Amino acid sequence: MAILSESAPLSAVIGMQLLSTIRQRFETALQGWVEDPATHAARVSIARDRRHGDYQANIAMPLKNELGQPPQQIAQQLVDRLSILDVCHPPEIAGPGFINLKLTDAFLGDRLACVARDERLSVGQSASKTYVIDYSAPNVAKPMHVGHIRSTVIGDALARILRFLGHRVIADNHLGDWGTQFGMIIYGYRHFADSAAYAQDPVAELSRIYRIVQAVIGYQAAEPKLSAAQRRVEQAREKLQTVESLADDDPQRKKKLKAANKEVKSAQEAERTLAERVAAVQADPALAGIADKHPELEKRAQAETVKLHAGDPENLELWKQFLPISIAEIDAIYQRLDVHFDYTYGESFYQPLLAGVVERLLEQGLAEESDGAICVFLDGFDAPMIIRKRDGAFLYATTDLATIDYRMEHFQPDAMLYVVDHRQSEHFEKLFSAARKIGYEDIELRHISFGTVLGPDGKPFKTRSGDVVGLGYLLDEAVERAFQVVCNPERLERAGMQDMSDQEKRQIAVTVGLGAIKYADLSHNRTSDYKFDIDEMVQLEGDTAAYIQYMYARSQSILRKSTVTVDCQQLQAEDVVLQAPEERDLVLQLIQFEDALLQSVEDYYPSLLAAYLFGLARQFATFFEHCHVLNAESESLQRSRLAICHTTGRVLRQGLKLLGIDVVDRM
RNA sequence: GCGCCCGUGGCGCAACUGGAUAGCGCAUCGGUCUUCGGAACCGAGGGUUGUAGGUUCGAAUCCUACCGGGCGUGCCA
Repeated sequence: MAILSESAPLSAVIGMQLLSTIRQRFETALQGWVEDPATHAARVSIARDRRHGDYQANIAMPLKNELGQPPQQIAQQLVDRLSILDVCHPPEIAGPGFINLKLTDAFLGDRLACVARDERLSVGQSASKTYVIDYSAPNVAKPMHVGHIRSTVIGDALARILRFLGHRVIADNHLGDWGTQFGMIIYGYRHFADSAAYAQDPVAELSRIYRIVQAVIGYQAAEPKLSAAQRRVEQAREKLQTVESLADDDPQRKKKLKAANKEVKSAQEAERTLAERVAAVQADPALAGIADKHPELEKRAQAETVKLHAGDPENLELWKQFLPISIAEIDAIYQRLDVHFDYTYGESFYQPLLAGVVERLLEQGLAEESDGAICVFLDGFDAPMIIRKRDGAFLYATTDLATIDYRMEHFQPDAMLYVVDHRQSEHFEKLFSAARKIGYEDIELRHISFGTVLGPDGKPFKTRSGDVVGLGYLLDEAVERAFQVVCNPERLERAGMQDMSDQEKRQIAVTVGLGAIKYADLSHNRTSDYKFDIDEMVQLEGDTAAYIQYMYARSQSILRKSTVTVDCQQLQAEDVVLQAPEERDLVLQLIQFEDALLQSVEDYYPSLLAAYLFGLARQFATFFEHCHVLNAESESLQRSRLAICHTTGRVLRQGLKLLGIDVVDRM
């Protein structure tokens, strides 16, 4: 944090971290008086209710026991010790001992001028940790789907924010490029590739092959199980009936009923899945023919994978041929999403290192044999982490350990973030525990987990036919809906934008459509599941990217129409006129931009930045509704409002940029 | 069975990690324009925070039990 000397005007300080500055003042006041000043000073926060001022300090109440005084008295003494009048009005004490702070207009003007003058909006970049962020990580040769959105977009946003704050960020895409899907494609390619189609569009042909193999394997696995599954449903239903007929006073009745209901539900679910797989192939004569001619396709495909992993030259050759094709397809998606990586070291990259990892752990006595497998036993876990299977093959966990070794050696990171869905939380707990055991103790290892993307029915997002929906298709869809919403002729005419070229409309639709998808994801608390509702996310109303982008466009529209130009680089505190409460509220939010960024990376929640930006956009709407800019009563007021408008636009644009979302000057 | 996560107005989500009268967005209803773009703004209704206890000055948040849901659970990733 920047050092504040008494003599230096605060306006000279870039990256002052407002909240942290206020806390610092409290910490100083608490020094030598209470046990742990820093902890107590941390209880200063932005006021939850604006009637209580701008910031509140809930420090006095918890100190009641330590100091043995009534909280109100403590609050009074704390205020007496506090040196903060250059920032806010004399603090007020309320209720049981809350201390409420209201920033002075002079201070607000000062800070706004600082934000307006600085090309980085007064966000400091003194942070200097090295982060490795592991995100996106799709499986090569399988189509990307909604599930990949979250990791990709959250990881990208974190990388952008951390970088902006000055950290060194290594964005690493840990591709699944060595998995069983290659055996499937290799087998499929040999037996039912259409060579003409492959020559013309290899990407499409490979994904066609993959889908065929997947469907047939699914069918062959499901078909023999179907009748058993049907029986299970019947049995579950019978069981339920039996339980239902139990006497009402049976103490176990409720419990049994619940279990029976659950069983019926899960049996039905399982039966439906199997039936769908069977129907998919039976309904398609071509697929049915393949299923007939290639019995036990899964085993055959697996055999190809084993050959590949064993270094079979032909399969290796095919793998080398297919890999760039699949990666090109994935890259096309990243291109559209404007997501970029520093490294794409897939699983295959670490293959040569795996045997060494296992050997070393055995030598160090950290791993041992159990049931033929090599395991690392960890405190607090029933099941061990298996790093080599009985058949000698390595696992995900092995690769992850090798990856940690590699990253530690080559990047010396202070932190490693894994942006991976919550179902793998136990895997990461084990992995991190093992890493510490190995000796990586000084590094922050974090699983940035996230919830599931659900369809409108509240179940994991699928099409009606049960297929996962391709990501490329979803992006197209979002752009198309955005076009309909934003570029419909009626709306354009009302807004006086009939002159808009097709190219510009297209540009707007892309910006709004992709922004909508990213924002919908980022604005939700990452640990929750969320519903993927494309119609809702492209709306201009509500908590959407389009609303924020729209408010940005409105700010630019005002600036365009102004005949007066204000040079914000020369803006001084005295130039900022805070006449209406709406002006003051907006300025207060503007100077909190840096704090919003810091807060969003504290526990890696991009949703906090999204919430800040939405709040800012709303406040801007309120501002320009109540405070006319171009017809302001005086020129000084107009210049002040233009500067506020200009700065708001910049903060919105920069903030969205850090979420990976673009803006347009009109829409 | 065991482990982890989650239950907040009709719907979707917040609540700065124990603070003040639980906020916001959809949806509903009612207002505001001859001025910067009305897909805007202002306002209203709607809640015993799953249930029952407990901890303390103070609980959506912490503890216990129960109800309901999701996920994981020794050789997939």
